[in-house]
Amino acid sequence: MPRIPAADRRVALIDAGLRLIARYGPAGVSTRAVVAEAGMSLASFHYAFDSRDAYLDALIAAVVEREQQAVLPVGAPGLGLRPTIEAGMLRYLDHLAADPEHEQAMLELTLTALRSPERHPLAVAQYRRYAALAERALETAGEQAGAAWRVPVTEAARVLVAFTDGLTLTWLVDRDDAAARAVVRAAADAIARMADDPMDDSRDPRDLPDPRGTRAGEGTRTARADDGARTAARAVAR
Amino acid sequence: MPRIPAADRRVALIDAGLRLIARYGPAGVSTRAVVAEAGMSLASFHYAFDSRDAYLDALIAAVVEREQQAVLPVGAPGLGLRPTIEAGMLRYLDHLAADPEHEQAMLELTLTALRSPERHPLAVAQYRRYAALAERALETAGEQAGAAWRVPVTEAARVLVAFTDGLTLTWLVDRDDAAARAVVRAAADAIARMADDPMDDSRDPRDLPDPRGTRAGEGTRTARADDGARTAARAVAR
DNA sequence: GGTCGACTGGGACGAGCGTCCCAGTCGTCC
DNA sequence: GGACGACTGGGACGCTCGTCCCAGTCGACC
Repeated sequence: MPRIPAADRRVALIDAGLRLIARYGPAGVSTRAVVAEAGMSLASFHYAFDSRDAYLDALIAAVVEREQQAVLPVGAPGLGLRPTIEAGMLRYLDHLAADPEHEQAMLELTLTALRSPERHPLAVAQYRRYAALAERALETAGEQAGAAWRVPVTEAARVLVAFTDGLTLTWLVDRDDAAARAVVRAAADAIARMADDPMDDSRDPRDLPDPRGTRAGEGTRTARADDGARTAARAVAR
Repeated sequence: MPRIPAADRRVALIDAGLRLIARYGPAGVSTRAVVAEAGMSLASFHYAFDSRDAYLDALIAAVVEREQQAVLPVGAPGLGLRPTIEAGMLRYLDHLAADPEHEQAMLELTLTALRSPERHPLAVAQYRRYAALAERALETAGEQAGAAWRVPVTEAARVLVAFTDGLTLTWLVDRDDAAARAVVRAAADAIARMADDPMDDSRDPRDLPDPRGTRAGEGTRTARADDGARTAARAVAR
């Protein structure tokens, strides 16, 4: 009923779409569902957007935008490389546990984007962005730990993204926090071993992999290395 | 037109559904699409199955079945633990590259299953099965390498499943074989380090992570450690 | 050879989907 | 204050979906 400029409608509609996609997945984002969630009429939708496809593209762009600003790749000085990476991943795990629907939606978005040829490049670009963010995070983490990478950081970053994806998927299925922490330990271990870390206290690796004391809470004070580097969006089914 | 018993119809319909799901994803599995693919009439569908939901459950069960028999967790004696695991994962990578649509469908199936409360347990159960398969594979691999696990094999198996999931997802997005091999190397490294391997030639881990000579083809002669342990199914959208 | 039941095709239903149209209404600017 | 154009609501279109019905037909068994 109030008179709202189309630009404002657009952001309201995208907001509504984001809520729907987290709640019901990509399939739940129909034009009627969106306008109902936003509390407006169907005509307003097609006044603000040319088509549902155009809307979907805008929605994806919005998600990408959001994820971008959620990422602050800062590390805590004074820590070794491995604990820094581990803390960053544990922080991501906290984020995942706090808003699982969102992360699941991101995965679904990616997968469905891969199905449509015109949206596939979008998924690729987004993952490139994840990798770039992870790369920056690993670089600063390496610097702060005084560690030198023995492989291209690009490679390590790609591995980090992959591990984080796997962590996400398996946790979403079984919600097993302890198991997820084991995955984080192993992942951090593997990635840290791609660099020479002078602070590494465990020259013989056989001693370290199971530090049961590690808990997710630690993450808060350290690197947000990967937060969002796996998060975010790509596309949706037709 | 030929007269076919309902039981045979059922397997034909499920066969058709499997083809469709690989081609178009879960959304493409409509009753009409299935009967068209199977070359029969709509009535036959509802004669063979009470409802689409019942059909979906049968479809999932069939996928599970198939994945089960695709798994032969055998190792190649004489190899160290790390190479054995790596070879197994590379073999999975070959499998993935050979039939990407299938693996993508499995992921989509899992994700959509998580959305419906009555199918969520199915996804959990399936992942438990993956983990059990991975566990058996890691156990035999450990025995053959003469290595002793320092963590519960269950834990290592869970990590293997997670890593394989991440490997799958990232490869599906960018199809970057070299990057995927780097992930495999890191993953195999991390998991092998959960055991004491007498055959491990690299006591200082800093020497080994980037053996550029490693190529996917090697996988054929060794353990199928993980093949199928991440593969397979759970459910579909309503 | 007749009967019974498993199986068949085709058409129809109500609901949801994306999209479009159109007559109205309000704010803005000359 | 009049005109123009941005914006509104409601209804309608053609389509696909899952499901159902029903009259018909074939094969197996007594």
